[in-house]
Amino acid sequence: MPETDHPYSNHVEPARTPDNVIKALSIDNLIFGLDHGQLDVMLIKHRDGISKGRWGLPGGWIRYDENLRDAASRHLHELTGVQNLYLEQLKTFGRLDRFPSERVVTIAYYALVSAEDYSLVAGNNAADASWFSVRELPELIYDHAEILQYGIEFLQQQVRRRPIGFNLLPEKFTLLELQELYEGILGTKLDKPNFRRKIMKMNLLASCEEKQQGVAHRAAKLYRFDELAYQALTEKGFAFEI
Amino acid sequence: MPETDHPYSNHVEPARTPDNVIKALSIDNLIFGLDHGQLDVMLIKHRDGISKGRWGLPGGWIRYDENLRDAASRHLHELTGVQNLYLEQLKTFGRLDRFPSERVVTIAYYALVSAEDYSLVAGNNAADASWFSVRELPELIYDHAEILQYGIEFLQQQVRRRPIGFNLLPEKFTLLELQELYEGILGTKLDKPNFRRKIMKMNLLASCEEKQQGVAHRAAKLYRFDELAYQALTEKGFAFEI
DNA sequence: ATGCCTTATTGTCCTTTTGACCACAAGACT
DNA sequence: AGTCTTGTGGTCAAAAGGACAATAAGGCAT
Repeated sequence: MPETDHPYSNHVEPARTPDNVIKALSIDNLIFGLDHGQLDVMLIKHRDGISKGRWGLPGGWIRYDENLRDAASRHLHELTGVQNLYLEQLKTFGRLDRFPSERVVTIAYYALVSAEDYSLVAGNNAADASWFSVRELPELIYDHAEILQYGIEFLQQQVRRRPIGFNLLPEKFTLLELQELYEGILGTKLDKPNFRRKIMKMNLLASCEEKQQGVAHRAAKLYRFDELAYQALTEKGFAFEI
Repeated sequence: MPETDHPYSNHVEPARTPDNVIKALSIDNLIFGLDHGQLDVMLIKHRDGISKGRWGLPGGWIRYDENLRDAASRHLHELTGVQNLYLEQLKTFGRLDRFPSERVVTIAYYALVSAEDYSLVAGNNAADASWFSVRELPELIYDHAEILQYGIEFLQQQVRRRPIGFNLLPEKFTLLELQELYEGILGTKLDKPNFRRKIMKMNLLASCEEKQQGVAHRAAKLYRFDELAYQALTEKGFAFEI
């Protein structure tokens, strides 16, 4: 491509020669799961290569003709079977020395699932795939510990502002289940009556007109997340906040 | 590199062949400035190439041996002379069709400056460089309008949670100047006494024990941003919120 | 059936925060 | 002195937040 033809030719910099180009662009997925009130993250153990036997985030290369989120979804699907998730871009990591032997820039995506719903099966080339509590992590490859740390903090901020936690519950749930979910992610205790009031005032939950079954105490009402109400409120500049 | 040697070889996907690799990774900077209570953004007009005569965000290629933020800083510096800015990663944009003729993934960074402090000079290969009000923008190249829109919304959220607006003021400033800054960025009117109380309660401002000079009315006290107090509060999990 | 245990749900009270608005203070200028 | 403009402090009512008591519901053992 002649220099004068290139859209960026107005910038003061050396020509983009084959030697001066980053050829490795990857995805790393942070898949968080909540399991009995505990925040987990999915890791895979590498079977081959220089990282053999070590744990890392599930990810892989981005193809030339593939959108970024599609690449993230594809890797997630290939490695866990999970589809149609709330999958958001987290941040791009590109420190010079983050990867040995070559310059690799990686775009991190994150997702939230209910850990109990997914029993993991190691994919084609992984020796193992498993949930880990974010409080008891193995040593991770490259800068994955850094990415994960960033992701956890980001998640804790996001979960207070966007109703993303609802993905982790079955369609019908009780208010206490919702509260325990938040307590798990945030790592704090919340007051039951006050939490209940706060949530209800948002008008985001619709009653299922049903009750819990088979519990050894007073059964709680079941609710579901009201997608439409959420969208309506979002358009009015509504602020979800816990 | 033999496939089995590669750290990512455990993933189920086609080999990373030269044809299946993204070779174009760029930076685009969103440089916001506040000028008399109005939010501006810096744009450059391309002088050559397929975008000749059209406006776009200042950016450029990332070198193989350059950290991402360094690349952003370098372009910013080369194009505007500005250094040592609050420069943060915004998001990575990589839609397949965002760029003609080649797959280009771009990492957007943003910065905030005081527009009055920087009279722009078109760099080496730019036909022009200028501030534009975000309310009266020219047509932009590629997906830069989308990036800019995302950045404005992000900025409006961030400015309420992080004391980044202080960068836009001189070292010593009055509370009204600070308030007008926030009104400019947020596009709203704020109550003067209430704003004052809210800010003061945060203990982030230190009095300069000085007053304005040469104003035709009662002179206001001058304050400065107390960096140390801010860091102390941040470590305690403090929430800045306007 | 009765009492007991556990959790759900509602109620109350007090404190803090928010927002609207008033009033006075301090200069500068006529 | 009077007046204009902006700074600064005060008030007040409504809303939100947080602690905790009280009551309701339902299962279970006796």
